[in-house]
Amino acid sequence: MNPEYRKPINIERLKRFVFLAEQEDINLSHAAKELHIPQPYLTRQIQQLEEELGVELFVRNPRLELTSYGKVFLKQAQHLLGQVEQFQHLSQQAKQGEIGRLSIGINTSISNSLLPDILRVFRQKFPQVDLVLQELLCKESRQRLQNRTLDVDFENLYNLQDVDKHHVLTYEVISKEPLVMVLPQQHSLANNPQVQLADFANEPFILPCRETVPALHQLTRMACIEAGFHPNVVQEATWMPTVLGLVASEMGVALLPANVMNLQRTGVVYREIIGKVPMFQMAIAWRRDNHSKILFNFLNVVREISPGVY
Amino acid sequence: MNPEYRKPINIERLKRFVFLAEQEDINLSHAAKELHIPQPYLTRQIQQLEEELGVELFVRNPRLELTSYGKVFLKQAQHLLGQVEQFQHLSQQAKQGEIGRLSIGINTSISNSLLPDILRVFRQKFPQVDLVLQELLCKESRQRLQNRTLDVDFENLYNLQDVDKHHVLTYEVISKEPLVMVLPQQHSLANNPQVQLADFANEPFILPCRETVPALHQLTRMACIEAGFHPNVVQEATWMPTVLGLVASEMGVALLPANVMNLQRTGVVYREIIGKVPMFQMAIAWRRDNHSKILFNFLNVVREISPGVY
DNA sequence: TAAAAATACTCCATAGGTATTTTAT
DNA sequence: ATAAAATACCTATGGAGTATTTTTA
Repeated sequence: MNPEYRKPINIERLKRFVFLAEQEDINLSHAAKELHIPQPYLTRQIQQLEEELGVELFVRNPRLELTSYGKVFLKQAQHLLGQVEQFQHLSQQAKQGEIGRLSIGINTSISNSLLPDILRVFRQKFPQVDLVLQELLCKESRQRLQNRTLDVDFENLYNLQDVDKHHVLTYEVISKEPLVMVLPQQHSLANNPQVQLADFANEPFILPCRETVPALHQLTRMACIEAGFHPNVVQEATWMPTVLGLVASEMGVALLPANVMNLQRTGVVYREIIGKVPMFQMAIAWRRDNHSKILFNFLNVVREISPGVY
Repeated sequence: MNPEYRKPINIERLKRFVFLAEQEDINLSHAAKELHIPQPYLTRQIQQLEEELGVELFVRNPRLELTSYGKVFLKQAQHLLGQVEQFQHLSQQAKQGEIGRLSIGINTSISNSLLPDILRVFRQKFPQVDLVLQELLCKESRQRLQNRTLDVDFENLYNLQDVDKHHVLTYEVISKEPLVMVLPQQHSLANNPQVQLADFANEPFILPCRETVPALHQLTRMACIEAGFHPNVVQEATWMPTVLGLVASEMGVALLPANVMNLQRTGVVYREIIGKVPMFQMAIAWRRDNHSKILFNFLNVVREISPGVY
């Protein structure tokens, strides 16, 4: 053991002292009974406390009475025990996932669809948990889940295949939504309430950026191919407002997840696609070995909010 | 032991956890070495902590890394340990008599002589000690020392005989001062710088009250008797200003302790007594069984301030 | 293979308990 | 005589230590 060793304070003994000293008529035997310990033991605990302090806490007549030092010490001890109580309470809260922090990786799609509801519900249930939102690109988020600087990440998935190769991360699909056609208001097909993808085989396309939103990029491409053509890509863009702006300027048409309809832009209309509708999947990912109660609670809120995925 | 028993928190273990968790690169073996405890022991302490909490504080790869809960818990633990430190520090201070309260019984004489200096010096040395001054009559003060509602009392003593019968109180003479003659300015003997007590054998006397200041009353009486006469008492009074007022109105003359000379009153003069000068004793009294460090410090200040008594 | 952490087992100080004596009312 | 506190002595839990094995880079 450490040579410059100093006896650690014994909280239990302190509690007993406080319990005893708080009585109006200090009676060691009664107090011992109430504390469910034998009287001689309480006697010794008090003696030990006095020994360690090097000061008498009580005068003996032989009935006990607090010394003036004892009174001061009592006050301080009461305060400390209050702190201990609070500590234990907070630890308990933290254990229940009610206190702490959660780092969440987000992207355009989720912040335009489910995220507001998720945040609102979670914040209401766990007001003492800090939610740290990080607007990340797809690649970054994977890394940051790996090195644990991110607790949970919303990701657009093209498919669930190769994502889980090391079995470190868990993925869960939380929503599927159809793609919709994004057209300039002046477009010849804008008058139809519904359109077919094949009708746009020769139109210029604005595609989600391959680098930054690969899942959406690939989904769009594959949808066109399944409809029988390769899209004529005139521009790539990452953020929805950018895409909408380009469409409004009649540079081309675009395919975007239905949640884009939450965003109205002058000069741009959305049209439902009939026939084989490509579905856009949103998933949530986290480390399999992260057993944080906060994460657990967050996942439950996400499941509660997300439309059932059958 | 108590059936609804709950394990007390172990402060030492908490300290070790905090020490370990505060390292930038958490290394249990290194930490154990620095804490002067064997590595397996530290391992177990952490495990026990986790067990009691029912939550994992670290992830094992097998290298240790704080979980998000661990981080929250660390913060709380740091705070609590700070409180513990402060508690121990305050206890130490209180033990040294630097924090607390002292009840002091005072009387007219002491507050007119040594008390201001005593209070000033003590307050300077021990600014965190509350001094509670109580203006008490002689009888009250004895009782309050007995029932411990007073820590220390300044008393006028006529002699040291019968005061200590139960060996409960300790008395210590802190000053002796001569009585001086208090005369109206118009008095025929007021022109002499010094007077003899016997010259006032037929004068009307104003005496300290027998009930409230018995020691001074008796001292005055005995002084006169030793000078060869019984004083002609026309009035008794307790407070010095009262006595001075009566003298100024030429109701009579008085004998008062020399400290009265700190008090100037128009129409009143003080004259040194030659020959056998009656000496007025001031003592300080406290319970023999009061080992309060604060009291000890106060007594030392009093001794430091009081003129040597040979 | 080396370094970190965990496991298995010791030992012993002290927390916790029982019977009895001392002290003051 | 009674009740409170102290003393003496006992047991057993958990704090503290040693030797060894397991795990991962």
